[in-house]
Amino acid sequence: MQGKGKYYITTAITYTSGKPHIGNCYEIILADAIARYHRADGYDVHFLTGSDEHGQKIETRAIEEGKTPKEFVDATAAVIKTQWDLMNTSYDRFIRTTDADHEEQVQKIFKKLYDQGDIYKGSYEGLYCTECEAFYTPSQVTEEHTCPVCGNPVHPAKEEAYFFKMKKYADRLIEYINTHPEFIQPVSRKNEMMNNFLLPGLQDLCVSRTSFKWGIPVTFDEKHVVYVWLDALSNYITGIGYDADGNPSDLYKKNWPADLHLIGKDIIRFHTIYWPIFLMALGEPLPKQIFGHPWLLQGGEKMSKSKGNVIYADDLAELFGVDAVRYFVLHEMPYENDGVITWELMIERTNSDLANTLGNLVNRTISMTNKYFDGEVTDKGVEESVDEDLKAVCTGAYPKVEALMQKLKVADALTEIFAVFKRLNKYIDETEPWVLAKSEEKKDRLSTVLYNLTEGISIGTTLLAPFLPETAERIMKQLNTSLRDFETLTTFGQYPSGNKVTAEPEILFARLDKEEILKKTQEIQENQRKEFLAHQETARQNLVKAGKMTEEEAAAARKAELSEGAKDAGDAAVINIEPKAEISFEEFEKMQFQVGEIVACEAVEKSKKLLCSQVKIGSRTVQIVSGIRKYYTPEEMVGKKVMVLVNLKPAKLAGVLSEGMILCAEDADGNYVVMTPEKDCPSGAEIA
RNA sequence: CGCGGGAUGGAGCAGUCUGGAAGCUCGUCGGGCUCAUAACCCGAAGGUCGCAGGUUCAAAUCCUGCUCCCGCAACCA
Repeated sequence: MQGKGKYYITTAITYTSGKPHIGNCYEIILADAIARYHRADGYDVHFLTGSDEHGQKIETRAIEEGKTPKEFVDATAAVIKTQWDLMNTSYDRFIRTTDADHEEQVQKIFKKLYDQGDIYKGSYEGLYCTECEAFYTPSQVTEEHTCPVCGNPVHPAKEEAYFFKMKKYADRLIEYINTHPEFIQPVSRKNEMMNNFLLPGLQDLCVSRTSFKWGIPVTFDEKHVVYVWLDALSNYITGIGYDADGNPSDLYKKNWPADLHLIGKDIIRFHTIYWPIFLMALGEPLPKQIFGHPWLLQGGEKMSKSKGNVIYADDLAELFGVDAVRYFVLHEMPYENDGVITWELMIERTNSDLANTLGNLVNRTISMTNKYFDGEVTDKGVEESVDEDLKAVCTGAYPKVEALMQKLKVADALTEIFAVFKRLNKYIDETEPWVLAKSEEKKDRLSTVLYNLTEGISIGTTLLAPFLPETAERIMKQLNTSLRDFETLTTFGQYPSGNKVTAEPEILFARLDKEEILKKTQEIQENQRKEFLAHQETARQNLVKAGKMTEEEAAAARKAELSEGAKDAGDAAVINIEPKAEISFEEFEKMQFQVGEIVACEAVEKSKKLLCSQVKIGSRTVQIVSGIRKYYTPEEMVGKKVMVLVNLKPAKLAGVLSEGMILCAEDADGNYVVMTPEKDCPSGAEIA
């Protein structure tokens, strides 16, 4: 095949914090399909993927597991790699940011940028959250000076750190993006980056940390480690042999700049702003294209372990087969919007497209060939007018698929390939081979029809191979032939006439029983939740042991988890919650409850959840804010008699003063119901 | 007015940039066929393209206002 040049594709490297779910696997499968397609299309492909293994979170997760960071990332990287391999992905290297060659180059890169003045030493001043080990700007923290992420108090702090001069390169980058419209895909993301980050002005980026140890040390200042992005992004060049001293490998010389960085839409900013700027500083050319793909969501929501709704690639593969999983994620994912995966959709797709359209087509074609010609496929040249359209569809497929793949419209390309298989099914009905078989003089026509079918399947299967490699191989084996060069696909009739197909066709994709599968998935999800709870418990114990968490915090976390579980139980008739410690009567007596009457109520403007009520308690009126907007309208609230905890310390919620608490019951779904007296009671009556 | 995404026949989506007869897949119903994995082929029903205005000869598409949903953020006292 004629060489079309090199094609260097990368995925983002996966953070080694845990087992990747199907949404994470989507990226590597997509990259693999694109890589395999280009290989088959005559490109010399290099495909890089890997794992991102440094940072604070890894340190913490390692403690939870009772391991050292290195032991932890070794184990997790192995899990990730296993998933990638299970999905039959054809990467050339799996780079780990703990690999010696990567670490060495990152250190050199850091030094180089420092020596040439792009990195300078400064100090990071801001409000620091000890819990998150992160700085926040004054506008990010809440009015009570608590962390926007975890809610713990933040305090002013100063940390010595190295910074990268982003501003220096901003204008060049803006210019580059404007003159290279294909650089950021989908295009809508380009405007987002320009308007939100580049045009308002870039901040210098902090590129080192002293607050944790698990990272690549800065060679000339050992208490610093290289922080996240400079470390992680560099993998794209270190993974193919970049050398900061100017002696790169041949692999690097051949492959850089990358043709495509395939990443999730959440990290577009780092890839389209920081990464290009780092490269400019290093004097290296910029990657040709960055594609921020959408997310795969489970039934419209994000997957989370605590909900037990995480779908893993290995579970899917076990139930459906690897290629069915590949087919689903590749076909179901739109170009720009998020895709949806549910077990039901997965079953539907597998049955209708893979079993019915494709599997059955191959099966019926081979069966007829065996039945009528003892497996021999011969083109007797007896053409009829219906053949023309069939051939046009088959030979027209490659150009269409090619055009779509150039634009990375993988799902559409797959649809185009399946249009071929659908056309072939229709051809069988048009030609009615079983009718032809009844008369001896139609025998040659019948032979030609079956030849055309076999040829058509061969063409479609060749195009399908990058997406479903294993299936393509199985089909070709049954047809007793091999995959073609893409270039030959515009010519009909390459299948060797007189060749024999297999005598015993095997089912490619069995039809699945929905009930049966759903029963199995339920078990999977139940186990998942159980495992999660058990794991969390161990994690908490390890954290307490390591002094990173107090017993009280652990207990609180445990309780939160269980109530979350109750929500998921949904239709449970009773609710059990974790019992609190016993209190004395004196303690109880400290709390003062009274009946209050809501005299006025309005929504808190700045909030989506809060209602602000004026509550008349005896002869005084207090203002109470409650998070019940979702369950009650302000109008409904007015006139209600409610139970109020009156001596609670006042606090501000969303900037509004709240001087007590209206008591509510929470049902299994997390809905609130206000508690009201069973018989009418005067406002101010004490409750005891 | 926190940021972002979305609303198109029962389900999942395309079409919106660059206005010009409302499309795809699945499901449902009817028919055909029997080589095949109860499959395949044909046909039909089903949508005021979230709502209300506006621009235009013409709006799913452009403009204005509004409603609802979903992420993130967040205050659920």
